Amino acid sequence: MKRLVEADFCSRNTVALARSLIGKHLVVDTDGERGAFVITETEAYDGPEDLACHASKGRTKRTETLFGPPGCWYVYLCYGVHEMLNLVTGPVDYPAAILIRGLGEVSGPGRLTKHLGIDRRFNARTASVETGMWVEDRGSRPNEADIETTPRIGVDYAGDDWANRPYRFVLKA
DNA sequence: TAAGTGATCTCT
DNA sequence: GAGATCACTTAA
Repeated sequence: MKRLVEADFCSRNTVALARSLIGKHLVVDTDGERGAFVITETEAYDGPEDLACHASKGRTKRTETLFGPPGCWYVYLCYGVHEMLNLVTGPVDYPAAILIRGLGEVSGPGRLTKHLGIDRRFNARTASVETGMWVEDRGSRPNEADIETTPRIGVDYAGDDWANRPYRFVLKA
């Protein structure tokens, strides 16, 4: 078992990182209650040129976290209701992140955060034991053939080119 | 299929 | 300050 730290996420190849997160475990330890969940669905948001990535519209107060060091959580509110959980990747000043959309028993990014009790307090925090939420590699690798690759969800506004890119990874049941 | 929801960003 | 936008969910 290995806890993934900053160095594991500093690769510029966000798409490959997103794929490699499938089958790893998200561990939450808040209020003395610990839970570990298999990551089954991720999406890559890669760089300033990715029109689906928040940072493509420039560096702002909200997206500041995306430009920060890798291995941090980026949590933000969407549609006024749902908190989204992302893991920042790439070197400092390179805006990229992986959206965690699904865990073993939870499907849907909004439900996921609600289920785990995650909110914007985690934004810009490092993924570590100290902050109560991190990622672990428990050794078991899913079969490559069981990882499905599809375009991302809900990003039609980004234009055909970016909306159709195969940046989403799902572990088949 | 449509509407609810509120932070954020881009104009004034 | 006002208006548009939005990486979703739920109930019908």
